[in-house]
Amino acid sequence: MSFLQPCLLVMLHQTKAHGYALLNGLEEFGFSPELLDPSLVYRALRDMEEAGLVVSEWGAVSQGPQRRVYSTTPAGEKHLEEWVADLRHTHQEIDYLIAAYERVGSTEDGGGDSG
Amino acid sequence: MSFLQPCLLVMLHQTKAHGYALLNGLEEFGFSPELLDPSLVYRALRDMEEAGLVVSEWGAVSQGPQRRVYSTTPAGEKHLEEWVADLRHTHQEIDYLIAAYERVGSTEDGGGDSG
DNA sequence: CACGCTATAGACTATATGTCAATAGGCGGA
DNA sequence: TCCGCCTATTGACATATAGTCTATAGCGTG
Repeated sequence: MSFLQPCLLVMLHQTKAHGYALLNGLEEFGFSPELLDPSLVYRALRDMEEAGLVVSEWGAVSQGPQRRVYSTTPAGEKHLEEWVADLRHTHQEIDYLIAAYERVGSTEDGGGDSG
Repeated sequence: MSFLQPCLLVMLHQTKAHGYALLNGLEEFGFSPELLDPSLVYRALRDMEEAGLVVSEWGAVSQGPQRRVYSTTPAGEKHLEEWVADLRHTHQEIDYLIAAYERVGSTEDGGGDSG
């Protein structure tokens, strides 16, 4: 899991948007837009729609091709809440893992970087 | 990714051990021993051995079936260092995601724990 | 009208995870 | 002795998640 779905859902939690806009927004979350294939984003959105977390509608045409505009559902908001709780848990597990890595017990290897 | 490999590698970073012992040790890292299938652990160890991160040897028999005892290689230690750095990064991304979730801008939803 | 940008979708492949069964030695109890 | 349980490890199979590549389509530019 690379946080793609939760990131998208958080963005949609803030405001409704279409896939291409979300694609650009993902840069803020640590995804490099050059490495991130657009189809991953679109698929993630479709998967979330299938799961009932978001709904979509065709946006009013302005110029260029039509946009599918997504927004969260109540179920999606609920799910996001749990997702965030889960991520807090993951956050703690990472803390524990890093602490365990640095703990390493012994007198050996006096170093221990502080950075 | 559910941190299985990095957790095992951190444990082996602390001390050499065989699979079954590591299996029990994983509880500390947030894995519930009732839900965690042992074969996942053994497979993770084999995968890491194939990748050159750990090596194994048959432990001296004491009682019961033979134990395959794992320990880290220099390459494994190097890899773990990078893994930890990566997890620090993930740690920050989770921070960002949670912050973005709570930010949500508006006057709406007064709550928001100050966690 | 060919080309590139915005915008979305689908097929196919690869990797990661999860589930289930097999093997095997030693120990306690019927 | 034989059965069932615990320790200990392995392998086959199925499912889930993620990555790559290609197709489609409207619109503006040269």
